[in-house]
Amino acid sequence: MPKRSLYEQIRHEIITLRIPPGTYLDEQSLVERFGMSRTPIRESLIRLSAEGLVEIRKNRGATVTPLDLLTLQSIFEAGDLIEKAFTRLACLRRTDQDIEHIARAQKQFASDLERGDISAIVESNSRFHLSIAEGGKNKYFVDSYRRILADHERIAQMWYTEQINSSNQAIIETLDQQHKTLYKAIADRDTKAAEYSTMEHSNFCKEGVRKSLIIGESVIADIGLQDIGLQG
Amino acid sequence: MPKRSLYEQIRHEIITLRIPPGTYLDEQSLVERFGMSRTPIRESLIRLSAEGLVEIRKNRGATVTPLDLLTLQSIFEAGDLIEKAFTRLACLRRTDQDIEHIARAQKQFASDLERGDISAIVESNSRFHLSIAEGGKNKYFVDSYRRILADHERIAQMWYTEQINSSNQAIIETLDQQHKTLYKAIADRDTKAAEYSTMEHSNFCKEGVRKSLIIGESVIADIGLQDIGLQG
DNA sequence: ATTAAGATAATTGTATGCAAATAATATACA
DNA sequence: TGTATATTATTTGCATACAATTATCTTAAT
Repeated sequence: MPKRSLYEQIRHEIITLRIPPGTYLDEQSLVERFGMSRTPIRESLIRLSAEGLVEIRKNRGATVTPLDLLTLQSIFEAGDLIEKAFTRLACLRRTDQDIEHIARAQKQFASDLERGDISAIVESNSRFHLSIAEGGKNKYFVDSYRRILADHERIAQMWYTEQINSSNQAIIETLDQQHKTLYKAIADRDTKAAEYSTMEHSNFCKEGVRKSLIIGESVIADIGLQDIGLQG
Repeated sequence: MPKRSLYEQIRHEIITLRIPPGTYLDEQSLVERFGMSRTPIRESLIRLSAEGLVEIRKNRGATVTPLDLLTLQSIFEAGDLIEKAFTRLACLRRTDQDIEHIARAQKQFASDLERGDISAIVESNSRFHLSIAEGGKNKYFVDSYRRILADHERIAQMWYTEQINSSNQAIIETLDQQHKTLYKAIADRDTKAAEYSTMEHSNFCKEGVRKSLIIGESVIADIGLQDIGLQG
């Protein structure tokens, strides 16, 4: 497989929560950790900052962007709207090649679910949804969604960890089924079905996360508790 | 006024089209032009690349992102949806401080229109709409809109140049009036009125740009003609 | 003992030099 | 003359040294 760039390496560590939200990132430590000089480290941090995964304050270093419950609400709020938009566009504009890409991502997701490799699942899930966004042929929706996914992936990392650890096979299969249904609707250019399918998928995920927040403790603990309610 | 960072300087040159779309940016030239060494130049280019204003290809340098008609269509398509979303949220969630910010931006816009300083108009127009987005309290909508504005500003730069040059006072006053109406609706938390107002504003701008594309030549020439129609 | 100011250390911002990759040019061969 | 290859030059990527800023520690005064 292709060698991962320094940017991708650091990003991976953040997404997989090996570098937790809120961590202060001083350049020297990153130099020692990743074995590269400060220049490429700084350049990576700038990219990550533009992506929203780290926050840079002038002359005061960088920290991994914290996750709070307002972030969570915002992710679903913006995600719902933008997904609905590009899903509709994908039905209208997707090429055969787009369908190829979506199909491949869908299969990868299924196989990663099978293997139970959480960071792989998170990655292929993102790729699946992004490949649909790309089918919509509007770069602003793609970029916006990429921005949302950056934060979403960290939440997903926590959530999938819970599901896999508790061997929650029903949920796993539901997710796979929903992806299949969505894929088929877009392949058929069935706008109504696709929109309904994304909404169903999104609601299922929202409900799952909400349950985790209420029942479990890991997610809420890692996110950092704030007294902000999730909207219905 | 506060000294502008190198990033802001380069960004300004791109927005104002002093560095035209498609321009190849080699680091050495930028060093000579801005009087700083390659390191901060490179870091600025990376930020601009993440923002979508320049495109970096590994080992092959950077170019200012071109503008084509598909970009124009995408801007309006995504912009309409996201504006509608955050305008609605702003009505629900804006604080008194948000209203302050919006009011200040609106006044700045009016005064810049009066002065006829195009790059100032473009900047204060962006600030006005962004301050509304911030009232919506969803960082993804803010970031998404910022991304759209980055490209929109270059279009706006061309369009305002035409309007100012042709002394099109009617259009100028309409824009100012629409901003005022929108501001008032948000201050009153009148969701319906605000949504209608953004839609009207957006349609007016769309129509204006479309006319420029048909009648004038400057915009279409600078953008780079492609045979893609604007949707109604 | 607490606080303020100064000195010292640590960290980020910038400049420059070297290595690697790409582009341009020259030369050899068909 | 056209093409392929080798060589040179240019440009980007990375490493390191220095400057400027911020943080920490020491010390003195109240």
